[in-house]
Amino acid sequence: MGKLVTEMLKGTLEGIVLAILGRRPAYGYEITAWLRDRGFSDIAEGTVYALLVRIEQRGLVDVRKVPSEKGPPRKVYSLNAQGREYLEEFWQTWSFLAERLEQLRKEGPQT
Amino acid sequence: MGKLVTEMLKGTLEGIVLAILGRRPAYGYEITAWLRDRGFSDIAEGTVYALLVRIEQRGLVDVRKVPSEKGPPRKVYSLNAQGREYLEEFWQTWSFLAERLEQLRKEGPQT
DNA sequence: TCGGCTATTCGGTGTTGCTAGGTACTGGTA
DNA sequence: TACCAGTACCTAGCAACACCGAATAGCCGA
Repeated sequence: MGKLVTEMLKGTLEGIVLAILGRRPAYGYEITAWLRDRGFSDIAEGTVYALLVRIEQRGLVDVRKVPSEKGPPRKVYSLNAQGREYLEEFWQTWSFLAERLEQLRKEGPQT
Repeated sequence: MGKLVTEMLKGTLEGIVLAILGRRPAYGYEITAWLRDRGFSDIAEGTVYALLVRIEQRGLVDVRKVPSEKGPPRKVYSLNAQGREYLEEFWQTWSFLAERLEQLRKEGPQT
């Protein structure tokens, strides 16, 4: 989609992935496909994997290896208690930002 | 406000500043104060100035020096045609992201 | 004269997503 | 058998962005 989205994703992609994991456990390849499906057409695979490593190291998710019939074993991530807490914080921060931006847009030129 | 906001601001702060300039011309110090007033309590001054330099170099704004009664001359920035076009793009990108995030939040756990 | 407010600039740092590869397992096909 | 596509994961190096801390400079009141 372009540079604009790329920059905006910094800081939000993490929340997006956590939100996905908040619904049900998932593995990297699956998450990437899901994102592409939803319009994030050019999210790099490497980006998602790197992000997963990060949130794992921060202790926001639990991991377990699950054999696949079609390739190497999958690393299935699931949101733990700490992750849910962090996701809650993320939504609050997002609301803060979204509200202010919506207001700016509403006000428009000359206010 | 913390690291979460900081990361989320990447890519959006630029749009925010452009939106402010879309309403009326302004200078750096003024913009910083405005942002702090609106809840962006810990936006660093240096950040705003660096951003203004960037958007000037990209030709999104026009600049003019205006003497101040209370200090060094102000650099007053105003959005030009190219800047308005870019701002429009920004809003579209923002909408794209905001819609998807809202949907994710609505869906919540288990969907 | 000194401190405080106005106003801008700059160098160095950390985080993040992207690029562009590579590894490895399975199944189908020439 | 050899090869390729699909599945699934990982990594090193890069660019962009916001932050921190400090410096510079002009004005004014105590």
